[in-house]
Amino acid sequence: MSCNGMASSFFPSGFMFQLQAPCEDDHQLVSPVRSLIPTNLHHLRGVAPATGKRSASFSGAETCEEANGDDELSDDASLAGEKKRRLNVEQVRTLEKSFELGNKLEPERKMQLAVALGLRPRQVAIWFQNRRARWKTKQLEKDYDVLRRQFDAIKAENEALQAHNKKLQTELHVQALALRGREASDLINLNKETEGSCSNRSENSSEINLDISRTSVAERSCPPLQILPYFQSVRPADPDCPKVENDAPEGSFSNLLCSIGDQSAFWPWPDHHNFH
DNA sequence: GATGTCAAGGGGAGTG
DNA sequence: CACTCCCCTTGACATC
Repeated sequence: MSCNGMASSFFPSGFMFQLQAPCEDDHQLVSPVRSLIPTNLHHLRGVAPATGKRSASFSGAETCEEANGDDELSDDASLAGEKKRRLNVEQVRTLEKSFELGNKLEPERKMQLAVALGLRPRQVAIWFQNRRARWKTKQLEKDYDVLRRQFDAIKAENEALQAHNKKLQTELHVQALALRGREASDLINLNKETEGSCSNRSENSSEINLDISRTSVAERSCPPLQILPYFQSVRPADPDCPKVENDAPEGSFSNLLCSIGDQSAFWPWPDHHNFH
């Protein structure tokens, strides 16, 4: 078996360079397994991480060598009585590189990594499982952040719409009051003049025609403005408006939308008119 | 001592 | 049925 035959399909180029190095001193190795362990990993075994605070890490092979000699790759190697140790920096770095190539571990790649790093295949599989779990957790955090930002944006938009809605309602209320006040005064004037003309018909008939002529045709042809909900009273009969049930609450959102002529400034998407 | 991280144990489910 | 994956948990260790 060549030093880099099967492994070339699984490891990045930089990693392959590491794998090739040990071939130069095969005669010093006690097993084929060791021939695939990067030279820089040999001397890094047990080296503490950059913090310098953590104690020396272990390698699975070392543990197994101590436990059961040449059976260092056996998955059923018992670790009973063994304490858990962290993988060293170089082992983790190599596993990370391999993980970037694919987060699912094929049996061949697992064997290659186990051989290269001096770990049991079971350890490599477990590392990938835990790594996938960590990746998923981080992905969930990212997704949560995205959703939260979207929610905040929509919430702000909703608040702006509600503020605008309130402003429009106020304007309509003022206009409705003004209209009613004007119509009421017109009615009073009309009644006064009508009564006066009846009592003084014989005396001042010319004023009647004058007063009536001041009343517009439109006002005379329409019934007095009823006290209506704001939006019902001003809503035009727009066939394009979505159908709203007759017993819909007064001032419902749909009615409000129909009563607003130009809302383009309040919709973030350009084709809001298709949003029904 | 509390807390976080990580390797590993173990069970359930899916698959060929 | 062996194998793998996912999920939850445990135990060791590091850090504060």
